Amino acid sequence: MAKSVKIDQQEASKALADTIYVIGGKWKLPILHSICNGNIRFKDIEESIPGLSNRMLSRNLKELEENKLITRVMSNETLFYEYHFTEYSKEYGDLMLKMIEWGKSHRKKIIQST
Amino acid sequence: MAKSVKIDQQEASKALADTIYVIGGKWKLPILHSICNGNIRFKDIEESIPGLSNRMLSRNLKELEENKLITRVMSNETLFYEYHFTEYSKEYGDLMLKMIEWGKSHRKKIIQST
DNA sequence: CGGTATCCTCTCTGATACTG
DNA sequence: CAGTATCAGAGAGGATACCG
Repeated sequence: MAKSVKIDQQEASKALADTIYVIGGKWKLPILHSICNGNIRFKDIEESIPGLSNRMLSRNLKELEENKLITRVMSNETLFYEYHFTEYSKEYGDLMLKMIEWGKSHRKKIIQST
Repeated sequence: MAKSVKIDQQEASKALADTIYVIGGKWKLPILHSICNGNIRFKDIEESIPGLSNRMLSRNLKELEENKLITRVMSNETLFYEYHFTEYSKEYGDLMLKMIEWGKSHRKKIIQST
């Protein structure tokens, strides 16, 4: 019994490490949010996130695509590359919204106490 | 109108960058979860997370304390240092649970497709 | 028990420039 | 427009040893 609790704990540790591996880093969450917000083109995403360079955007988009959180397709209509959420990643929209709230309130919390 | 949407977007970007700054890195989420799971002593936390060295644990605990996500107190009863969640961080327990689920299901998703 | 100190490596990130 | 190439700096993370 105590042992299975310990194993559960270690499983959760690994799952959390995976999670942070996939959405970690300075830009992945902002990029996902930008796409979620309607920006589907490279240039648009880049301009929607202050401080983000095209190099980091390129790299992070590639990693997000490898993890199947977004897709990259050439649009037949516009003839531009478009980035979109996958069905898979849409499930986690609310998780992201909570992180946004968390970041906002946390900033206030830390600022007011220093 | 379009402008305020853009500003909202940039605000969210910053909030998400803050969030990932505070809970980012390989070990912060596993550490928080371990404490949440009843481990309150340095040694216990260390042993509950495979691969975590005492050096990284020490550093990350300090940072989490600075961000007011945990407290570190000497217990009068046991005479050991104890780490606890703050009222503040308890609000985000469900956020962490979702990340655990996410990590678990994501691992399955990626493994099956390769 | 609960950490620090030191050293080392490797990845992330940024700045600048260039390309199909 | 949508990136890639190159170089350089900072810091996260790991290994090992030591301390009050």
